Amino acid sequence: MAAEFVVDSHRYAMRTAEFNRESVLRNAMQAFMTYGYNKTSMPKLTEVTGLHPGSIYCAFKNKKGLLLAAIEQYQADRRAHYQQLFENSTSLRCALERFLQDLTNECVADESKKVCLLTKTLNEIGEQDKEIQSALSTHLQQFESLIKQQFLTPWPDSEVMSEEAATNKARFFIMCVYGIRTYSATQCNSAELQALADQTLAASLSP
Amino acid sequence: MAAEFVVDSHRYAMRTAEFNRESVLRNAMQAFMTYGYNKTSMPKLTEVTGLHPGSIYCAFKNKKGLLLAAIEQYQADRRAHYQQLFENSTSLRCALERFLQDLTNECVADESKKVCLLTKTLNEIGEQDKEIQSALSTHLQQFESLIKQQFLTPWPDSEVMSEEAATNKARFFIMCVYGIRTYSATQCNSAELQALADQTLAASLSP
DNA sequence: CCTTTTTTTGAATATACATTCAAGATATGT
DNA sequence: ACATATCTTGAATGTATATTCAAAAAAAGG
Repeated sequence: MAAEFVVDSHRYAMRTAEFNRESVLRNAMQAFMTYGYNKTSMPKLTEVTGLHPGSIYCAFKNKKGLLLAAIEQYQADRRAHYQQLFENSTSLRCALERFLQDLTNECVADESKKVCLLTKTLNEIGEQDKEIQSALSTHLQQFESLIKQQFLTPWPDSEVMSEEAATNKARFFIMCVYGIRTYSATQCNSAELQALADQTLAASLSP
Repeated sequence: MAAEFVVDSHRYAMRTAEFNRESVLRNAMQAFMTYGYNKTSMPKLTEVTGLHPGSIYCAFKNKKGLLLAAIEQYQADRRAHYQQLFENSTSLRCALERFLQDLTNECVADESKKVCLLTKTLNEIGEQDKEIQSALSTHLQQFESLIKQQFLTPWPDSEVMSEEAATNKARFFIMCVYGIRTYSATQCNSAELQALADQTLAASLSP
């Protein structure tokens, strides 16, 4: 954040912000996931981020700006998480299995882990704010692309797949992921979620 | 709502409420589906129901009471809708096809039609209110039962299915329905939704 | 038409909230 | 140590909101 300014041939360096941006955004995102956007009040956000209202408005413009920044951070974190998850996969089945195992683990964990910031926010305020809606749609499509790449990867011992087939299969898979997340909001029985994941895997691998 | 009271051996009849309860609840439910619970303000509710604040508080106790009553009405309406939809089905495939066709039609319709009041409310405030959460979970499980009955129905030309198999298949089917609804919040392309419905049908019918 | 109690009315209340702002604190180059 | 602009602070502001309440209107049997 450091920048320069010059006055009367004197160069001064601007003061840099004190807080850790990533840490602030991760705390804010957790609050948004736990309570939802509307029920995460500014007092709550000052509490969890450790920033005073003025600092939040200085750094992120307003509450919505903080949400958008938290969404970006969420996306970056998730992308890194999945790239690590998919590393050294040996087959399509292996990659999808890892993804689903990770998903069901999250769904039986605490409230902030079992929800997806993107779909939760889309559900709550997507219709009311086109800027947020388009940011969320873009990010969700990136996840779909990530899955599509797994279907298109030329794994040993598997046939190649057409671009269109991969698009369809990735879309269906992501749809199932949305479904499992929603289902876990009503019933978070581990065995039931496992059964749903198994059926999702079978349906996604069948030709 | 008519009741009796007696004073000095004179019998009086209580005044009956003027508004149409079902109509009020359907208007309220549509507002909740369009804007979500938090963003449906009391001024908005007085506008769409035609009732003044005092009347709402007299009839439903408070805003949450109105939501709970709207949820009951939604459930009753939906149950009737699906019973009609399933009438005269000739096969499991036929019944599920009708359900999915109805679903995709709703998903490309206007905002209040494409969402499910139960899942939307669960997503938004389920975690914050155990009474609402349990009402929603109960209702959602009733829908799952409705689908399970279709799997258990002894259709001509189809094998019987175990209770457990029907439970699993109904759960997976409902999970897909949740997924399609969430997916349609990002992309409401009719062809894509149709493709997802087709894959859901195929996965649900495969043994 | 009178009596009684409920429903209806809508202004008033109290609270919660997002946002602003001006004063004070801090970092950095000279 | 000084100068400068930014960051930080947190109380103040204005708005939006759910809820209450007391007065007025209405229903219905006598």
